[in-house]
Amino acid sequence: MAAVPPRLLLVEDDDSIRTSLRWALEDEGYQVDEAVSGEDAVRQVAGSPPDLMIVDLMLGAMSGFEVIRQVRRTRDLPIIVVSARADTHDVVAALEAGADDYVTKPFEVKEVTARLRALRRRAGSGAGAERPAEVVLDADPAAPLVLRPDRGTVHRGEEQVHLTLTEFRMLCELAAAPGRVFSRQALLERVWEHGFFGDERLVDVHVRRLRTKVERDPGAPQLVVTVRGLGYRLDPR
Amino acid sequence: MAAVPPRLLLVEDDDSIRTSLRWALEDEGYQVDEAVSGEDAVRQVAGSPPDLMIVDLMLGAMSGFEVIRQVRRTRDLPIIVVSARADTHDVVAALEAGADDYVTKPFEVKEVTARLRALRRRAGSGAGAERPAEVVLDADPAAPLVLRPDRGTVHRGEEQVHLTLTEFRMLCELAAAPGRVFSRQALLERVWEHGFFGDERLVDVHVRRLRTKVERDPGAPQLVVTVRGLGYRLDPR
DNA sequence: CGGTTCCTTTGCGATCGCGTGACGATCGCG
DNA sequence: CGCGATCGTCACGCGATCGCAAAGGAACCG
Repeated sequence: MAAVPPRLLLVEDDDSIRTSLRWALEDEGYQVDEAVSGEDAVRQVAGSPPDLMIVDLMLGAMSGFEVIRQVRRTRDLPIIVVSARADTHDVVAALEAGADDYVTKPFEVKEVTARLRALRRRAGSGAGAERPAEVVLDADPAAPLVLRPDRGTVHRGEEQVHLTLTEFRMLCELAAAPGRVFSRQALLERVWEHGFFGDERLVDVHVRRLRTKVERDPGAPQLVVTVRGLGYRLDPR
Repeated sequence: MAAVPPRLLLVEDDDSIRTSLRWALEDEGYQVDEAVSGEDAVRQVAGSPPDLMIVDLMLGAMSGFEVIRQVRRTRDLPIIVVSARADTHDVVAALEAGADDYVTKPFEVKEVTARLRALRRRAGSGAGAERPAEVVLDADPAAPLVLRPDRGTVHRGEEQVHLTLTEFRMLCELAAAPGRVFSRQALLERVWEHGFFGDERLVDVHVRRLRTKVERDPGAPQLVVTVRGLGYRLDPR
């Protein structure tokens, strides 16, 4: 799944359902927090908002509808409702309140996790934070250096910096994990499709060409840094 | 709702269900297109992609699953499945194939429309599906270049610019994400229905033809820009 | 301080990617 | 049937880009 597991808040007062759901969800790679009442849920969301929620409609004092409305006032996270009532009015009301999906009990856990995945796919691809369209490599206030992977461009301030394909790919690769050292071998495998079976020194040449275009002072590289004996590393500023 | 009503493609082979759904959906403000088979649906999506889809799983030759997969290869629009089968395996399979929601027959129309709204809220807030009636590709004050996707026209000032179907589709695709690089492969999949299995260089030829009609100076293209090694990109001005 | 290893820089020929123009096949329409 | 419009394919040519090799430097080590 992700490097850092998504946090899911499970709002359910029935102990046995809560527990079985929790197990399945943890199997799916979620980090599960629990809430046993509406008030509890709202409090937890305010304190440390999760990435997703599963809400039972049948709660004590505060209804599930109210929980959803409260959460929606401040957060846009995916919410799935589970409920014993299959009545259309409840479904409509829950969705109107701001829920994203509605599952009736008894439900199979498999279905809930599948719906969660579908919802995450949809919510994540949109406004979400998946992959930035823009990476700032050098925050020079006068002329920042900006990489836009999906546009195939690099800009120094207003000016577009022209990179060759290899240079561009290499920069993207390095920018994917800023600060981490990439061995020449790793770069050859990742930048050159279908791998490459030649001299590792080739990387050096391209690094150099990249530097002349991207560094403030190519004579003293600060952005694409050499790590002697290991490889190269990107140091954004 | 929106100024221009959202277009919904209803894929359902049962006449009575299709008709009743259509009425309800039109009441909700959707412009409804219909498809009675999987092939029909895929063709319509390729030709003029709708904003949303409702797909019945039980179709003739091509299953609903296959329809979803085909559509998902190129489009990110919200898809709701309706099906007579309530089996969890089907639900999971449909969601895995790329559907966003799954409703079992018999269903209340109210519930479907409520789920549509919830889905649109989620999908619309993100990267977004607004289809502008007009896209200004070149803001030349004397003779602006304007693309009207839903009318199938392009104008340079008062003059209409005549494009072939392929050229027009290609321009629309590029205009759907201005600034983003499209690989030749991506363009072949999106512009040519049923995909295309020939030489990628075909794209070049059509780009060239498009340029002669659309660029101020076809000798030095500024609008449809080549990104060497990657593909093409639209740079509106 | 000298040797060694590793990195930088440079120049050049081979190759690749793209633009261009031309051609034949096909389709729709009068 | 004949015609024009459109499409897919191809070969050519040019410039951009790449891979390589070899000659400097720079950093490390005893």
